[in-house]
Amino acid sequence: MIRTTIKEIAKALNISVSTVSRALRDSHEISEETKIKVLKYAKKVNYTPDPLAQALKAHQSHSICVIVPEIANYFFSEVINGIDTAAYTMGYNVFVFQSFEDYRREIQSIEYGMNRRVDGFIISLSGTTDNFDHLDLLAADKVPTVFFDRVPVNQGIDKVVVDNYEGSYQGIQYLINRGKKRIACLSSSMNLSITKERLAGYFACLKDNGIEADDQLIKFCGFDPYQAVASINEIIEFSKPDAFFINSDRLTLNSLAAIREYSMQKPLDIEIVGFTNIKHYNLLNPRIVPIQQPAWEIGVKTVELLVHKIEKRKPRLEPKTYVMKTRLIES
Amino acid sequence: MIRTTIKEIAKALNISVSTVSRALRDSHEISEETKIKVLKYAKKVNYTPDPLAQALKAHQSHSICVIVPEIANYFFSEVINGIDTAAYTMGYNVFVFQSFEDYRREIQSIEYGMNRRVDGFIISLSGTTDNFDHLDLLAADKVPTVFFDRVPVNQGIDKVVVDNYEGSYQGIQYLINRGKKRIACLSSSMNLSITKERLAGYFACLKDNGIEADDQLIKFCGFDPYQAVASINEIIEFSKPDAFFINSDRLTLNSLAAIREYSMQKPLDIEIVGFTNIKHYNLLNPRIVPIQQPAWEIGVKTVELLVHKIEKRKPRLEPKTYVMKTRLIES
DNA sequence: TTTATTTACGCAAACGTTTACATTTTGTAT
DNA sequence: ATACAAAATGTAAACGTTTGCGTAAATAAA
Repeated sequence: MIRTTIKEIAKALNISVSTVSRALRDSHEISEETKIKVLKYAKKVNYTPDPLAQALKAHQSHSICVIVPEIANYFFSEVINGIDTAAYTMGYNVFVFQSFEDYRREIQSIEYGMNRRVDGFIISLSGTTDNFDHLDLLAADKVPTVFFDRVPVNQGIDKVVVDNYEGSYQGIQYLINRGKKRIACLSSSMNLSITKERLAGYFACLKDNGIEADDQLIKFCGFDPYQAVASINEIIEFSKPDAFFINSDRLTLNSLAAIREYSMQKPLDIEIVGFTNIKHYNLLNPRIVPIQQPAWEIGVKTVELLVHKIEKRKPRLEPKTYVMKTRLIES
Repeated sequence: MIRTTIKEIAKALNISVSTVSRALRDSHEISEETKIKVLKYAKKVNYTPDPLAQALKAHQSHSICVIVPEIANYFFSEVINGIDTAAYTMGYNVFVFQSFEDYRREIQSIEYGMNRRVDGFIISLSGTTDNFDHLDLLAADKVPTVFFDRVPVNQGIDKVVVDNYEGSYQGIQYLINRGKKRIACLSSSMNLSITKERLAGYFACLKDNGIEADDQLIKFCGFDPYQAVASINEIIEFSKPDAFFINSDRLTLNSLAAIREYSMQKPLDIEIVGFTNIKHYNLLNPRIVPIQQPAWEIGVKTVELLVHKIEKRKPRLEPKTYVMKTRLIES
């Protein structure tokens, strides 16, 4: 794989490398004549600048690092799609690292990205991350960073999120409107911002409708499918729910499986609302009313914000939280 | 984000940069004493080598380029997971590009990767790719490349695939064993290797069971959901199928939706077997017997092969096709 | 002691760019 | 013609590494 360099172009045309470089970058101090000559030859030999050399010189690698809990996930894969698409058009390349919901892997990934000299980070926190020191390091080192979905509480950073409170509220209201009164609530890790916000929406909506929250109906399980099964069974057995509200993408699908399993034995009259970005929600049984996030758009937005920060465009924006809307799909 | 360089270490310890460099790489021509001194200081200032400078020097970027039709896909996201994981442990970073089933985007992605100076490519072809000249370019330029899943016919390249023929055969046999005789077959693009192989398995199994294939039962639709709906409806209306065999991941889910839709009107007694890597197949309605690919393992294998080629380890392997097994899951 | 060998390190070039500064060429005003 | 500004190009250093080669000091052999 032999690639042409500026040096070779210079030699071939019998001019200096700096002239070639300037001609290629359309500098005003190069004559039209020379520019044309250089451009023509460069095209002929299919010259493309070496991004490694440019990066070394400019201290800009034009690459960004995305850290997500996992790629093979309905929500995150769609976000990554958006990130990839936007980054591509903005001249950046994307490295994706997976934390696998592991705090230590998350730290490692950040270090790895730093060592790789990426220009910035897009991060969605792992479910086991309950300490934010590693993020402070990013901030202290002035590494451009944008968070999305699962974000740290800190205010001084850029975030792209959905209105989890509102989305959750709508979901509960939907169930209440359908006559449900004993709405069970399943959440994943309490470390996560999304969990807290969604839970808040749940409580608020119950309260606004004069329904008292029942601790028996509220459970936390991690990302382990078996925990979901256990929690579901326990709730059904002992707490007589007439609906489920489920708080996170993977958990939603896992819970569905548990509910399905249970209803094989005893038929259940239960409705389910849950956060999930699975595309084929309408094929699921038991049926579910999904609360979807605009995943692709979230991805695009994070990139726009990040590139803005990296390239220090004016106006220099204050750290800001971008809030998008969820979509509850009654089918 | 200020990073320490070898130069600074050299200055601080009052030795030359070459000595530092060699000490860091544990060269035999540096005294133990000096090595320890350098290593200790390097650790203290948290030195990590700049991969950009190294890449420039060594003509090795330690990054690879993955080109897939799309990321947000049950199969591909899992493959990418495997690729990412394996690449990570082998010291490589991964750029993912999406062709969006578009031949032109595929070419662009290859060019983009080349310009980025990646060390190699892992590619699964787009559904509209019916010309392989761009791949010959890769071969001619001696760019290490491994294909997976949707591979070119060419023999002189490395591929990782599943035994589509066998997987398909098993699926059909399963249906026949269940008493099915009129098995409809839906495929996506005929350009794809997987389509041809799976179709071959279909025909072979019918033949071996003394069932004559019926053209009326065989349809091709692209990746467009509407085409799937149209094809499904047509087949059901006019060709009296008692089962469906569906040939590709996305198509399977789209078809399921169509079948479900139809069966809302008129109940159908139909069984469905299809290639898909959706994790929650057991939650689907209508039910489906999935033929799954070992997606994660495929990803890992492609990386192993690719890195082997990049690093030109001995023995220099001949281009080879790695065939893995599919898994038919009767639930 | 002298000479040869080994050990440990430094010098400088190279990878492919970009860019401040110096230099030459051309054009303009006197 | 001379002086001078403007335009076009060249020189060289720099980004952070790695590495061939040279060399001084330390050690071994004569």
